[in-house]
Amino acid sequence: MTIKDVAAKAGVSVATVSRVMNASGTVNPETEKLVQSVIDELEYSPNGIASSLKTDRTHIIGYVVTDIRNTVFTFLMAAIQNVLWEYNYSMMLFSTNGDPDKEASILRFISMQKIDGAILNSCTNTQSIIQLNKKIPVVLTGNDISDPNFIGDFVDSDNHAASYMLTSNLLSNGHRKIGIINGPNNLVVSRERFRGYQDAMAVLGMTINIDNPLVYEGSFDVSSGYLAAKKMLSSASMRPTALLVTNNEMMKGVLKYCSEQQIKIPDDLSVVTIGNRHELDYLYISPTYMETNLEEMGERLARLILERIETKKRLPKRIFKLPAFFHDGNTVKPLTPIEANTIIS
Amino acid sequence: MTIKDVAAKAGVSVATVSRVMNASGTVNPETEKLVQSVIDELEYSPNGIASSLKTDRTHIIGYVVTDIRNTVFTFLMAAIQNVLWEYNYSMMLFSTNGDPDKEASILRFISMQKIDGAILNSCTNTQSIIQLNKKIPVVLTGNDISDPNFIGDFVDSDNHAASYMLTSNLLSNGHRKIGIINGPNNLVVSRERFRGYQDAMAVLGMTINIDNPLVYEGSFDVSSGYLAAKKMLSSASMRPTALLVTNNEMMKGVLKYCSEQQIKIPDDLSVVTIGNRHELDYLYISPTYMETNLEEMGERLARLILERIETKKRLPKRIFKLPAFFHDGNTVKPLTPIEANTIIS
DNA sequence: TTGTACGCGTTATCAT
DNA sequence: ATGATAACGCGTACAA
Repeated sequence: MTIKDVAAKAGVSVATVSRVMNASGTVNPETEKLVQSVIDELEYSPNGIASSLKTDRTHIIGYVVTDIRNTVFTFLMAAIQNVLWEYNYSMMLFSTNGDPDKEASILRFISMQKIDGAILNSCTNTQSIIQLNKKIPVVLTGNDISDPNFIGDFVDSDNHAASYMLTSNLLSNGHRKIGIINGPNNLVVSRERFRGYQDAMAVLGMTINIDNPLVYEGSFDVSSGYLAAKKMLSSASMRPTALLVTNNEMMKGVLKYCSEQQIKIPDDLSVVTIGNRHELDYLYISPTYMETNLEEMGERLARLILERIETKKRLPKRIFKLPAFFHDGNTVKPLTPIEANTIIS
Repeated sequence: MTIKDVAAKAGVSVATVSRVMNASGTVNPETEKLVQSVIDELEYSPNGIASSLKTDRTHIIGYVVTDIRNTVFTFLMAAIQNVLWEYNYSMMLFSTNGDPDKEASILRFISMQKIDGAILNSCTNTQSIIQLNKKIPVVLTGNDISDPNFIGDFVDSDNHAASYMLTSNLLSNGHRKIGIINGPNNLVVSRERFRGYQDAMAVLGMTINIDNPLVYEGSFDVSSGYLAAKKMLSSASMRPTALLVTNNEMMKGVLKYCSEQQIKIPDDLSVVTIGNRHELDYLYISPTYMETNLEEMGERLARLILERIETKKRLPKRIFKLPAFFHDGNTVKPLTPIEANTIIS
């Protein structure tokens, strides 16, 4: 069932059928009606592949993440999908599993599949990204690359502000021994969240470097949150009075450990986190957290990539930091002056 | 950078280059080496679109779900992806958001995109599925369709057995007033889970129909679990002593409600569920549950669709019910004979 | 307004 | 072993 069949049956040329299908060029209303009826009758649908070969457009964008099971990615993905669907684009999904080699081959694969554009979430292979970006528009989130050869956009929430604010909140509640359970340091998102924490601590004169025992580098997944908690909380006397856990997933792991070890929140430990409202509002506890608006981020990412695809211009790089919002919960215990003093000493 | 450029630079014909790229036909080792070097030098990568047009193969499979944010789908997706990647296939992802119209247009879209095959998760539009299946191989999960015109496979865990076993467990612990929070009745997965519960209750002479107040039809997501709990548990005197919650997501909603209302598990309420180990083992509580092995299911789905694609035969329909495994937790309180009697009366 | 014909980048058939 | 060439199904410049 091709365009030829339709043309033959309608007694017109393939050009006319094509014009009717794409509403392009001029076509007599009567012939249009005729052609349309044949199209309906034969249930003709054009071959997208052939059309792509001709127009050099697939109407597909690629979304690359490190692990599909991470809810941050899935919520982002859902938001992206909504926009894409609206504009008649569809999504091809790839997961690197955190493997740099796999990431490289995925990016290579994307460039030969003639996908129209790509959204890369937490990709780290700078050279591969630049290589891909030479052929198609690319926007980034989670990790940015500073190489001037990269001409694309970067979108993320204001991670520095988010952890700065949460850390300040803990400090103003009297906490001083504040730990951070963070993501991989090779991602901008992690480094920003660490810096926010670091800067807030510095205000009270505390200098915390990356090798401080209060700092844990996890991998943004549930099990690393669990392991981090195990490491940092096992000794009741040494442990921090508060923890900044920098994403949803690791937060679940921390809560699991606390529950197993009968560590009461907030009585024995205060906890704050950064994440997604839809996840955090359904925990058994109401955490104090900074909300990253994943709907907005996903929508922004999708609109940016579509803009770059449609206006074929190589627009200069743009960077967006979306605001995060404070949610007050009941996971922070204000320390009395005595407690605070004890701990400071 | 096309195959022509490579041919020209290597001083051979496009046919030879094609043979080298695809390791097809015969080619002199020396010319092969030469051609390969030119390919490397020019960093030539073939145009997948053109190749698809010729071979009628895209090496893409479509995965359709109702809501990407549901972890059941994401875990399944991850498993499917692993297999696809191994066989050099990639995945296009679609989300119906539970909208029948959107489902129909997605399935239509898939058939014109010349995707090689489709995995449909909880799709309900029988006619659209059959229509799609006329053109490409299709395998189903979550919801099956009984129409003989559908020639594909169905894979799911043994849902009847899972809820039968959990209900029996509650019964043998003395519970009688057992509620079920279930998914949409238009899905086979929900109906099977309900039947398992129903059959187990029937063993003790209790006939429970779908309109019984002990039965709640939710939508397999967190908020419907929350709402269900709210409805079923609000009156302390009337409420069931135990609940069978038929998936992960709704379980989170139930736990949230219980936590808010200070309903202690298992003291005030026993709870059992069906779901994914990776999720359930990281709750703050250790639930008694039946594990559905999503890795195995996903892998099976992927292999089945690939099999149907590669052996172009229209194999007869096959149905797979994968076993679920019992995990004993601490969310079921054994009722003393007195308590049990009180409740029965 | 409509039709003819070429080309998109491959693969595959058939000669050589 | 290799090369010339015809498809694959569509869009579109150009001609009519």
